[in-house]
Amino acid sequence: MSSLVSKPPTVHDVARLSGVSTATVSRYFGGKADALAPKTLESVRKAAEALGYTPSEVGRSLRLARSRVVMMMVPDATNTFTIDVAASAEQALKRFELSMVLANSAEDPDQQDRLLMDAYGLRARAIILQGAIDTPQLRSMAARHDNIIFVNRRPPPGIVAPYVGIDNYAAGLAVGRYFIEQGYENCVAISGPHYYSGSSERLEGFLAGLGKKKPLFKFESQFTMEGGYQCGKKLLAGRQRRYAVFCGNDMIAYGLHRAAMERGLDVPEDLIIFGFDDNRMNDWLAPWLSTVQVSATDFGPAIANLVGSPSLENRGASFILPFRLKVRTSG
Amino acid sequence: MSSLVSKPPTVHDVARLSGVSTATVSRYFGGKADALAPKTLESVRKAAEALGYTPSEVGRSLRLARSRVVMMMVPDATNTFTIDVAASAEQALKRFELSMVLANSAEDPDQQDRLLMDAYGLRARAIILQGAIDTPQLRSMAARHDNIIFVNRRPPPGIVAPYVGIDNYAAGLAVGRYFIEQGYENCVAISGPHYYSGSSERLEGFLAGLGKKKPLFKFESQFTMEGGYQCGKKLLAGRQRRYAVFCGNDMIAYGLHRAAMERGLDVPEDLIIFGFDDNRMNDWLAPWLSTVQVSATDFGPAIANLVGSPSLENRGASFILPFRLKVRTSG
DNA sequence: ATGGCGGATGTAAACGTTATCATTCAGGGT
DNA sequence: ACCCTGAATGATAACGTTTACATCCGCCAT
Repeated sequence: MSSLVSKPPTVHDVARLSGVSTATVSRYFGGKADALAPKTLESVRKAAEALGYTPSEVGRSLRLARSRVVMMMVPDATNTFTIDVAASAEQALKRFELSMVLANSAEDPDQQDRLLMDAYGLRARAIILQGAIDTPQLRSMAARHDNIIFVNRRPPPGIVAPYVGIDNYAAGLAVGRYFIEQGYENCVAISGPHYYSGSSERLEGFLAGLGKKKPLFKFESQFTMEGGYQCGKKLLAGRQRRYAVFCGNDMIAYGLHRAAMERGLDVPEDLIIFGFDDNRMNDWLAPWLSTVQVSATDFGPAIANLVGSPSLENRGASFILPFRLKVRTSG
Repeated sequence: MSSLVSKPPTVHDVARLSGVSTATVSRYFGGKADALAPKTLESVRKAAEALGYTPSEVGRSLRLARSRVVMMMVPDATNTFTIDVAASAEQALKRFELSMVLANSAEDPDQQDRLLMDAYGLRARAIILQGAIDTPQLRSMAARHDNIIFVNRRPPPGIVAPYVGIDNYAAGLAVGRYFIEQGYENCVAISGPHYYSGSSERLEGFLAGLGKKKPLFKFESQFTMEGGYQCGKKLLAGRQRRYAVFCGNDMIAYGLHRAAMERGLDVPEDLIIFGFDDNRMNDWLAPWLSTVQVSATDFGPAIANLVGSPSLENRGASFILPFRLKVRTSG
């Protein structure tokens, strides 16, 4: 039960051992080392090394009234893309000596609110929300906290905060036009949940891209494989034609694909599937999936800049990342 | 540049507004609320609500000399399985009111050491290492810190610390026996890196399971899709037989599969592939992959228990999780 | 009436750090 | 000898919490 190890050394221990004051030790570790006399510097270094001292981030945070942790909330930890975005952010934040706490809201409003409170309790330097859900808690948080960053899903109307993501409408539009260009008949859309701004933008863009050619069916699904699977089963149950399906994201596309496999259909001979995000696994496990490619690694630097050097003019700014259509031909 | 929002309220603010002392406010939030008179309790509640007060985790950590963050290190953030284990741990730690910081060592010793220092700086309550690499830093850390937990890769000899994972030898053995049972000829092993204890145990178990029937080839690969792909290309280059391949993990299996696809081979008609871990995606994207199924969700509770209520007798204990062979027949 | 007891609350000292201010000291110009 | 300057360092007061200890008060047994 009792700890087997001694308490970590503090500035005081180092100060005592090296015969200087705590202020000097603090200067050594606080990046003001060049203001120290060479021999003091050396003695502090030796003492710290001997004791295995590293400054306590806790004491430091308290004194400086700002912590070094950033909270990243993902709406779905089972979606590789959101994880890749998180990983990219973590990487980029390292340059600012910030660490990232990853939390999973699982698309649950209550869970999100609980995590927001946690982040506030931790006095997080910033809160990054992939796929935020509009709740009162979120709004009161946004009012009190000036460093909430919305990723992939725009801030709900009324909240001003920076946004990082792609232009979903433009991407949907590009897919719609591509369908027309390829001469696809029997177009179908399986979009994500309508309350997710990105979903509706993607869908509207797609419809606009199709122009006069209206889609045969429009489904709405959760952004999950299971959701895509269910829609797929419905769609393919009485299948008579070769559908061309635009899916709200890759997870939905995987689900649709499974439904197609179970009916013995071939892609793209019997069914055309278009996804969104381009999950990392696609090249390996879904070489049949054409998709809107968004580079997860682009997010990190954009997010980290916003966190690391916040500025007034970025308060309500949007950072629009590039996308491109990635067409995969073979299966 | 300057913050647009006011500083968060503190115990003092709440105390002043509700006309009690800071101690009483602290008692209210510290779980000792039942020792308060009903009317005091109510007035504190109202004041806190009005100010939107939540205790600072930083102040609390400093005072209590223990933080509530746990650091989880993964060797490969692109491996869904490791992420699932992390997600499971995060979920389970929540019961102890602990939050998890996710960090990616990317199998890089220096990166790992840097992250270990970070964790120490944060005075992390525990450090959870999926796939630890044996470095001097790790050893000095283990000596000083009594709450390092090894997951999936055992503590290097000389370090006593708890281990959570499966019995890799037994799992390899089971696969070997299964190969024999099925009458597979032309057995091949593509194992993970030998310096990873789990790899060699899996391989040795597999060889033991095969018994007298020696494998045709043994490859060693990184635990990545790319690694599996390269081995696959070599293996299949001069292919004359129907190989039965045991892969060190699913990532390797995916890579091998891609190599097979590129040569136009069918699984399992032309090539038998057996993986390890059973990534969540398999049911959807790799229905051709038989594998050793390890339930990622089993890890969380085991890990959280170790962190939440550490005990002396667990110091060097092993927590062995179950596995089973998951045979998928169709493609 | 006195003493004791226990419940409710206040006081104040830590926890480890850093910024501000004060101090010391060496050296150079008069 | 004197003062001034600047460089190096020390003393100290915060930052927001929790907790051991002290205090206060009402009540009951003597």
